[in-house]
Amino acid sequence: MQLSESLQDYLEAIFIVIQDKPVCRITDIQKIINVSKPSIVNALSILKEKKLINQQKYSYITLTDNGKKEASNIYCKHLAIKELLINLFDFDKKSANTLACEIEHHFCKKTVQIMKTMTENIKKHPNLKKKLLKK
Amino acid sequence: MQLSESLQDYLEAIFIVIQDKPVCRITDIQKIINVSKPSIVNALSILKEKKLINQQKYSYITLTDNGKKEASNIYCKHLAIKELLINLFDFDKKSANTLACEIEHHFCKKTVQIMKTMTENIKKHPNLKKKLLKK
DNA sequence: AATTATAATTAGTTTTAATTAACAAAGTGA
DNA sequence: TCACTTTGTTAATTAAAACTAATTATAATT
Repeated sequence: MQLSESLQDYLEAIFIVIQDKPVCRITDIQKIINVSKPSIVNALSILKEKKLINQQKYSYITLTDNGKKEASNIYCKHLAIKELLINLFDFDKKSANTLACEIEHHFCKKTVQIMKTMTENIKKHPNLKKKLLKK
Repeated sequence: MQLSESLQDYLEAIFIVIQDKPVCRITDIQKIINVSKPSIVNALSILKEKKLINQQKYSYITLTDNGKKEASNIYCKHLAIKELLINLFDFDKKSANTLACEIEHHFCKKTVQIMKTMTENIKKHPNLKKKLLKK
């Protein structure tokens, strides 16, 4: 699908909003991505072109099936990275979120899967973390 | 100093070239960062403004003291990330390099230090890696 | 229903980082 | 030393992603 990083961010934001409620508005996106409304409108028009979202003028935004699939992939990566940052690197939630956003686009599925495994094992066996970080 | 990601990349490239030989030329940078020469010339003019490099027209590029310091910081991050990708995530050298380039700008010193420690411990105690990645 | 407030859009601009084409300087070999 | 190759520079464009200001549509309130 080859979306730019910023378009991936917009799609991910919509996905996050829609987890809680059925539809999404531009103001919802603005609360997540801190940019001006025209920037969002512009991004949405591209996502619409790519058939990842549905939106009629001045109205709600929803994800197409394709859009859901793409967004979910992106968000899964995000979560895996965030979890590792929290559980291994002792990031607080907010910083973990920020950094995950910044780097998530660059990781392949395989690497993300390894991160998930690592997080699980660290949670299961707390000694592992101690040994890893021992100086 | 607040350099953009791309300017950091240029500075880092110069640093890498200068590890092997006393000066750097635009063609050397081009071998590392795959862009056109005018792009490099333009980046250099900004780095010059910021007093991070010295360059007289049609001639060599060297790093100022400040430039060396900045570049070395960036490159240290790069190395730490690359090493972890190789030793824990089983990346080959080239892929590790590519990914490190993409994400290095986003990591703080502290996190990078943790990565270094992790890499050392994994090298010392191979069992650690097995336990971390066990499914 | 009219007014006001909120939300979305359009138009035009800026910044960053890249490009190609054309040109200029430096280096090299006969 | 002159021609040729390599290297570096300039100028003019392009594209992505942001912005502000002004406008329009929708929703809410009295």
